[in-house]
Amino acid sequence: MSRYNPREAEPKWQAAWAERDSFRAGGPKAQNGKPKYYVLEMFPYPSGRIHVGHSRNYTMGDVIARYKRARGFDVLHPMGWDAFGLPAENAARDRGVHPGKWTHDNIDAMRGQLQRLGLALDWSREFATCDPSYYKHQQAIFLKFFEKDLVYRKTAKVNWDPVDQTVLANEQVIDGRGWRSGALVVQRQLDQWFFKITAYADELTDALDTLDRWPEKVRVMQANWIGRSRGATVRFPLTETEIADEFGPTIDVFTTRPDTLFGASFLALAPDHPIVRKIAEDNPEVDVFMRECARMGTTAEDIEKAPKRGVDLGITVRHPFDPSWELPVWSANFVLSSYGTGAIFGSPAGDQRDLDFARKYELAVNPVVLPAGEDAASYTVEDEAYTGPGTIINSRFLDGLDTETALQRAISELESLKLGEGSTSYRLRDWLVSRQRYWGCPIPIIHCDTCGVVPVPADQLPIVLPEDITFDQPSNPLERHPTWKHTDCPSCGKPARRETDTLDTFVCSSWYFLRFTSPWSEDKPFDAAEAEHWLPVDQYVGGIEHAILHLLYARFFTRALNDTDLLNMASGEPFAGLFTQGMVTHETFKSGDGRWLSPEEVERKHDSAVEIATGKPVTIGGIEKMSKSKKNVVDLDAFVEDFGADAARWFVLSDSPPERDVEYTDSGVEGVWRFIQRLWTVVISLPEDAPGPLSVATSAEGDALALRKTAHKTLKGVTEAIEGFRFNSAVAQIHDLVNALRKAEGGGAGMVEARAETLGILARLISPFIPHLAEECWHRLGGDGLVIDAPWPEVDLGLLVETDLVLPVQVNGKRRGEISVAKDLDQESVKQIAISEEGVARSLEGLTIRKVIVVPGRIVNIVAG
RNA sequence: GCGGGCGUGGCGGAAUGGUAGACGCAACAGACUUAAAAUCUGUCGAUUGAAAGAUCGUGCCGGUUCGAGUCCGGCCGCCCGCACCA
Repeated sequence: MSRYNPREAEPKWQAAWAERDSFRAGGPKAQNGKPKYYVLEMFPYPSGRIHVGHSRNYTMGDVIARYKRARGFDVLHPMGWDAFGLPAENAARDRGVHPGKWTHDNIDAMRGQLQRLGLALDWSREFATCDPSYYKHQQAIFLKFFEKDLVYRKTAKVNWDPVDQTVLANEQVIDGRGWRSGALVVQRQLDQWFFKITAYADELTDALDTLDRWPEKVRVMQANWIGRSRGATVRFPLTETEIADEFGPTIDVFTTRPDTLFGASFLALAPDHPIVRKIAEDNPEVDVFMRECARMGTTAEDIEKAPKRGVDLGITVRHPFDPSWELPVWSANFVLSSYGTGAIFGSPAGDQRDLDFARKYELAVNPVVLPAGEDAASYTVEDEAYTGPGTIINSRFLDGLDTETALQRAISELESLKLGEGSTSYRLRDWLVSRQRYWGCPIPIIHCDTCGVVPVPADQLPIVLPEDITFDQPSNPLERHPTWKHTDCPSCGKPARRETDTLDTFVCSSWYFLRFTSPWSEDKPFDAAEAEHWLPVDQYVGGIEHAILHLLYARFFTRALNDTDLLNMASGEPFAGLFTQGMVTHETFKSGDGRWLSPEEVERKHDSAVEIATGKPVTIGGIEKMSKSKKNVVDLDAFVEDFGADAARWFVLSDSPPERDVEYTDSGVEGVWRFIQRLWTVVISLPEDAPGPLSVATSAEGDALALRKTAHKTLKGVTEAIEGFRFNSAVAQIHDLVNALRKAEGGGAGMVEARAETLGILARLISPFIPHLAEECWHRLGGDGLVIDAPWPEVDLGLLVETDLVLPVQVNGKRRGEISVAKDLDQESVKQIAISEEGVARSLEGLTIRKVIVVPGRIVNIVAG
């Protein structure tokens, strides 16, 4: 019996699809009468080669794309390259190859790999973000944002990555370390470009509720990251005229609990607050404190270990509700300059930090919130602050109110006194987009000594990166380039300097999905009509690691673009459906001297392993995400050469639910290989003269009818599994159907016809998953054209209605037997049959039947005692 | 500390409140073979039993229900995110 040979079949079918241009989307205006469906996987950074781990993401998107295509949608499923970034510069430094060449070589290699995976992609829309034809438009978008005040330049304390030699956005600092380099980030005061993402903080938070096809987890993470808090700004008048003259008459604080204002016993300012710096000039104690805090680590551990500390600044403020009540002003190490106003009022009874601080420095602790069930006369706060709701006490005009009412009352009082108002604070900061690197999109700005910051006129775009650069020094090559930055001011014509910072590569990925809708557009970043037709992306597939970074930036970008004349999208949300897939993991191996070893370098035995080259024992490490750094990757081309693209696709979808990790094992791959061969065997064992794959075996009975029922049940189940992103369940059901076919190879009335119909359904069911084998089967079964052009099979609902039922029978909730009854049999008869069933009757011996529950078509439960 | 998720065979995992363990992997036994690989057939939660069967079993304790892996309450454990955010 001949075996299926993917090495021959796969290129053949890939060529057939390419020849027919099968996966080209719509066309301008998409006047083909079909509904649109935009499916997109997060586009790759061209780092070198694709491994089996990467392929899972693309395979899942491809299943959806092929399935939707079969269901009659006009599917847009494009691919491109997130091609700017630091690894290209590192390669240039280490190997002397130009970043552009390195990037394009990688793209060529990876494109070939994706094509050999048989993805249903519209390659006519491919682009790389490092192409001037792409970043030209990004520069134009930057200028649009500049016009709209959505981009600005300011001097700020920013995160500096000393290894990558560039600044990073807040989102790109994880536990105090750079997201790429892992280096401890240091704070530096620098002049940088920012996108005004905070202008959309409310919208970005509110709209999360509309994203009902996003994972709850991602929505929660974004909401936390934006960190909206509603409360009040309170202005405390300064008693010190000298400070007031310089910094204004009041110290402003943000609070979520204005209802506890009568519990205030001090104010605390961040150690780097301007007033603290001023006082430090003449107060050595404050100066020392300020410097010590500046040296404090910023990692999670450092912060956790650091005890509350502070210093009395020797100035006072007046309580807003009582001008005769003066509060001392301190500086405290737990107050952050980056949040709110960098100042707080301490209300120790209602905040654990304030309480710890007050106890340490012997400041007053006045309870103002009485928890339910406590007595006002005896209630005290010792070492644990009470932060919950209750009744207000010791608070003059707020006494007796509940906390919520008191909060509103306090705000209106502040407003009438003009010493505060209701306000909202956010954790989110503006997006720092400058990078001191070469391989990125140049910022289209010119600095002129006379005119200041001048945007490059739109007709002078693109500002193209120079080719002749060197990487022999760590700093920005654009800054060092002898001529590139020198130009004339577009405004006054005098000599001026170009901006030498480039844009964060996350800017490139914030609008690429728009560019895919009309990559041919030359005068505009994208054709608005095309973008508005295709957007939002119906199904986006990518890694959870972008839960905040890319997914928040892209949501900001579509909104900001909507506020320019470039786009007018209905919702502002770029991605209607999001799926975050799990990783492919693999065992790791380490040699005795600590080198990571790839699976090919290791001979694996039962529970030990040796290095092939040296024969020395190898330490088997943990099961981890496939990554180049740990060398536990399986190269996609090698895999495809051995087992075929279909096997890779089937493997990454099998076993584990798509959102969870799946472990790569050799035995799992062997199982996939066996399945593919078994499937082929049931196809070729159908007689050559059997009916075609679109035939319907209406006359089937007995085993043949049973096979048809299984086929249609599987069809329904697999369809629902695809719709519900449960690919592992679809795989299991297809296994079942193949098993049923293997057992149905005997003859019998109508069996050949039933097998032909079932195989026709099977070929179409497997088409989204293992498309090459599906084509081969379709061809062998005598189907016309290609299986990808065949319609998705229709479920024959008549076959799913059982006429005879097997019902389990329980006695007191325990299964004691089963009965076979006609579907329409009345309940009374079902009861009688159930009671007299042998095993049931045995369990009922000596018991009195109290109740019989018949759930039609489901179960019978007899209650007896 | 706060927020989210998850605990089911040797392993990955299935189960609209209705026969727990589908499907796959591993393991074991057998067939084929000179032999091995490949392939095929069968067994495969625990205890007990010759067998039929019985009892127990979805992290632990309780509750709701005729019936709970699933719903509710309380614990325990693991994973992820955020973390002095006023």
